Amino acid sequence: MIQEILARQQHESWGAKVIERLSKDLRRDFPEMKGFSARNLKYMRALAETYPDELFVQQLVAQIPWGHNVRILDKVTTSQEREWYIYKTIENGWSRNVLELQIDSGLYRRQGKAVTNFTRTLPPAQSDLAQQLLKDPYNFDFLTLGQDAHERDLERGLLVHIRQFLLELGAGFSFVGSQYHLDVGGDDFYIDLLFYHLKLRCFVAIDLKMGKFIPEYAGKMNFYLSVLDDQLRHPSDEPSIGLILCRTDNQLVVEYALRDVNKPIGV
DNA sequence: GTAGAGAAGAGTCTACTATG
DNA sequence: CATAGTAGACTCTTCTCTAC
Repeated sequence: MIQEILARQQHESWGAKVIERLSKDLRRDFPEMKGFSARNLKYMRALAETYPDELFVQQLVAQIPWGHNVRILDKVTTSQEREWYIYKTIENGWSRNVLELQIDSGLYRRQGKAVTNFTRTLPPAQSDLAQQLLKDPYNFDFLTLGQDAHERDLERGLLVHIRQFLLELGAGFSFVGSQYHLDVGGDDFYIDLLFYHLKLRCFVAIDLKMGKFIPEYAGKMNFYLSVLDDQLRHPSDEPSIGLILCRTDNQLVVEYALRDVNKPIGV
C-alpha cells in the first residue's frame, strides 16, 4: 500500500492531494479500523521512503513499537543515527518517553567520548565495552543545582533522582552504595558513589567534583581502585574502573594525568 | 525568464485516548 | 498510572502558475 502512495504521488502531478484523498477513501471503506489519518499515512510513507530495504525493516524496525518509529522519524535526521537508536531501544527496552529523552539529550553524540586510559589498562575486549559505556558530557539537567552547589549537594541530588541517574549512566549499572566506607589500616576513606556493572563484571567507583578537573583526582581515584581491588573484588571480577565526574575538563590535562596511572580511569 | 503568490507536501510539537 | 498509538495544529519547504 505504501509503495502505492509513492507510486501515485509520482504519477499524479503535484498538488493532487494524493494522501488526503487516500486517507478519506480508506476511512470510508474501513470505518472500523483506526490509523488512516492523513498524518499517519504520511508517517507510513516516510517510513517506507526512509527504509527502502525490506529485510532491514523486518529485522530492526519491526522490533520496536510503531510509536517509537514515529518519534525516531520525527526527531532523528540521519539514517546512521536512526539505526543506532533503534538498536539501543531494542537492547535496553526503552519506553517511548525514555527514547525521546535520550534523543533530546543527544546520547548518540555523547556515547563513548569520555577521556580514559582504558586501552592501556584493560584487556582489549573489556576496554572497548567500558569505553562505550562512558559518555562525555553526562547530562544532569534533571538536577536543579545552583552554581555554588557542593559535591555533597550533587550527590544528594543524584541519590534523590537515582532512577534518572541510572538512566543517564546507561544499562547495566547497579547501585551499591554512597559514601562507601573503606578501612585502610585504621584510616577511613569514602567513595562518593559505588556501582557494580553487570556486563563488565566489575565495580565502578564514581567520584564527584564540582569544579574542573585537576590531576590530583586521578591519583586519589587510583588509590581507591587499589583498595577496592584488594578488599572487595571477587577473584572472578574484572579490575575495578574509576569514573571522575567534574564540571569541565581540559582534555590535555586529563590525558597527562592518566598517562602513568595504572588503574582504568575515565573522566 | 523570473519574481512572487498560493497551495500542498514535509516536518515538528504536543495532547488526547485506549489499554493493561 | 505508565505505555504506546494516534492525530490535530502548527511551521517550514517545495512546487506550480501567472503576470510582468
